[in-house]
Amino acid sequence: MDETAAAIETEVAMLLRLAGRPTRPSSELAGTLDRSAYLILRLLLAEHSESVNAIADRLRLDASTVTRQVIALEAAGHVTRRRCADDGRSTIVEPTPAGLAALAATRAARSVVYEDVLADWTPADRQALAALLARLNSSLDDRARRVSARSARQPAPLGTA
Amino acid sequence: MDETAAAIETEVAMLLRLAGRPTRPSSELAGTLDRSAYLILRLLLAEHSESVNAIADRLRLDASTVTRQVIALEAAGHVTRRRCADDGRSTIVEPTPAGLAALAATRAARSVVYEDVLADWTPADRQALAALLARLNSSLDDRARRVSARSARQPAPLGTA
DNA sequence: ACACTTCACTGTATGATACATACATCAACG
DNA sequence: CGTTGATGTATGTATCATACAGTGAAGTGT
Repeated sequence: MDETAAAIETEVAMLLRLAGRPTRPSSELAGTLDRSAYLILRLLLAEHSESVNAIADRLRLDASTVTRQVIALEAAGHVTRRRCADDGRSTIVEPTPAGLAALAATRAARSVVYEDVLADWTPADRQALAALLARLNSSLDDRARRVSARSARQPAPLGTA
Repeated sequence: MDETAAAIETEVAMLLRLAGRPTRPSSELAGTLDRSAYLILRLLLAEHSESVNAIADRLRLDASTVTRQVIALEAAGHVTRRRCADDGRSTIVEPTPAGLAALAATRAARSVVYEDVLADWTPADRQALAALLARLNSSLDDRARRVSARSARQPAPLGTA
């Protein structure tokens, strides 16, 4: 047993608690995008347009979850949805200017919060944290991919209790 | 605007996504405690017994949330609740042996996951991450305390738009 | 053409959480 | 003591985030 891994687990659980509910009505983030909408629009900003499935894969979400979130985003005027011409099954999701504006506003509001939280951190510590968190996310993503690959189809590749 | 603070915000949002839903029925953590139950029992392990309010304060949760979670924990046999003798308003929550056993099992299961996630990390990097996460949590907690103190009662202390 | 796969969507369920409100109980004051 | 206000818990209601199971439509390979 690695003590440190356990400690990290503890800290992540607590972080989930402390960082997790910032989009409450009364909060300073009221009126900004939800985390899920935020992440989806972020992705769309980078990729311009994606199918529901592609988004689900990138964010490690179930496609049904993405479907609903994308429908909500469309209702809010933040994205458009259309049938893909090449493949009539796919739905192509694209951000609207209003969506990108909402994303920018949300990003700014959230950055302000984190500036405040990190006010007494040195630049070096901030950078170290940013780098380690990025790596942790990458490790978590790798593992999620490994796990879902294992459990998909296949009658368990010869020894997967 | 500090780029790094924004980057940390981004990584935390993604971390919430990736680390947030591990207690799903199909997951390897099926059958273990939910995150909220986990955090409450953890606290009770350290403190032996606490009132609902004390728990809420420690975890930065609304008391109503803790009430419900504690009721659920009681139903599961993980804690006992009783009226406080000194103060008839308070409910004292205490872990049961079964609750502590469930905590230990959950802790072990979660540690295994994190050992796997962090498999190719050096001890130094793990320690750095653990330390920085602890500090981040502390900073988030401080801020949450500041913010809630500000918004509690008081007609805004002379300049709090 | 037929079976198979892939994609999105809908139905349903769970967890985590807050806010507003109600109710009980304590503490303090006259 | 009895009223008044504070405090602590509980309940009603609402929201977000999410998954799993099932359905139907649209592509694919033989």
